[in-house]
Amino acid sequence: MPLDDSRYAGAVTTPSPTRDRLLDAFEALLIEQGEKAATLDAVAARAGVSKGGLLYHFGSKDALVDGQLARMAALATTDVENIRNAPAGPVDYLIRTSVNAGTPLDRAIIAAACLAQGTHPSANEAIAAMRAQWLAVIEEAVGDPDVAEAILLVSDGLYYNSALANPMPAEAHDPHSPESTQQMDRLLAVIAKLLK
Amino acid sequence: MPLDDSRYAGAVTTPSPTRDRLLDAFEALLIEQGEKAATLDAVAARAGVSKGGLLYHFGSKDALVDGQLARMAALATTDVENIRNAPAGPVDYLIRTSVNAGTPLDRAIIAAACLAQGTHPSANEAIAAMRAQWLAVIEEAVGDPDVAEAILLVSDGLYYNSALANPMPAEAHDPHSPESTQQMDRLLAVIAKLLK
DNA sequence: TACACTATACCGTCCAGCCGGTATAGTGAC
DNA sequence: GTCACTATACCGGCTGGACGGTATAGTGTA
Repeated sequence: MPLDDSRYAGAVTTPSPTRDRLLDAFEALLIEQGEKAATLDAVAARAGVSKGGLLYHFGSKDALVDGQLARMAALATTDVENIRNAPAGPVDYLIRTSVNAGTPLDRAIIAAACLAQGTHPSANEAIAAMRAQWLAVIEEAVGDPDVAEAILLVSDGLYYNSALANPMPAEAHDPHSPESTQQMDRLLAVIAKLLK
Repeated sequence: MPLDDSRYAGAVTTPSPTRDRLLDAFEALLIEQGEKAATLDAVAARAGVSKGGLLYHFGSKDALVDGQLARMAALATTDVENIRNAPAGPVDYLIRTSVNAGTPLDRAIIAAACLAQGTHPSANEAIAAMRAQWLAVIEEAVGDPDVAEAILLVSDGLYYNSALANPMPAEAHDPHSPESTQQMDRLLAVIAKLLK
């Protein structure tokens, strides 16, 4: 008997490792080869699972999409806390983590952006909800809502640029490289002009 | 005998109206329903042409993509001149036209962004080339390359947000509405802080 | 015995690309 | 001027493959 999807609707029960492997494979295919390549067969193969095994965990492709978005939302919630409590300040943290370092959240967001273009409405909503959380934190930190919006737009620009201009498999441009760090420092210096 | 594509490689000869209608239909489907929905049948139907007619003008789906990107590049080249000679200044023009007003270039860019996610490498290159032109003009206008980059990132953020968060058919948020204009004015006021 | 799968086969649908045909407009020969 | 021929601009049907989803029989572990 297939799993009841509602079992995983929240983060209540312990998810199986296979389930997470399937979501990882789904995201990897979305990121590396686009939505069209992320077929059920391909996802199952990449996760080292049979197609039947995939459909055991996710009864349909829509369920797989929902699972991906739910996992992203969970990761985003903890990320917002990281932003709020960042030692160097929320703005510094937000901008520095906008450049796709290959973290699970980064991958989840880029994958969701792929789904959003496929006009999957729930993907759009999930992304919009995440952005709203970010905006709230930044606004809380900088005071001025217009400045907060501008900073978030820079963050968006960084994200979509690294997502689109980068169909490469791995860390082709490592965010910890000296060039990237210097570039980031200069960008943050420019942004600092906005804060009073 | 099918058309030789090289005939249209430049803007030398007069392109047929059907050819442009096909590209319009292709872009519309990409924007409104995503890459997956932009099938040859759907494009042909939307353009009011048979599938055979489409394949007469574009010998393959790749040729259709190439045609779309080539038209975008042509539009972008004239846009760069508009930016350079804008009465209110390049920065003002760039930011105000980053919000998807439904111009042919706007539509072309959003359609190309859809193609880029499908990991069509030529789409990535075409977008990168366009961005490089923009960056050059803005850098020329503001002097500081870091400030130019930050401004372009805001522009990118605006673009991708309006592209992704907006799978709506038409001008659901008209850029000439009072709210949009006010929001844009406030954003430009924030950006003005970066310029000296 | 139940759970978490594997492996295989199959169905209906959709899609890219191909092919034969058609209608029309134009060109050169006589 | 008209006949033979060519080029352009399509139409619409077909095929082979892929995809989502279903079904079923079987396996190993706890």
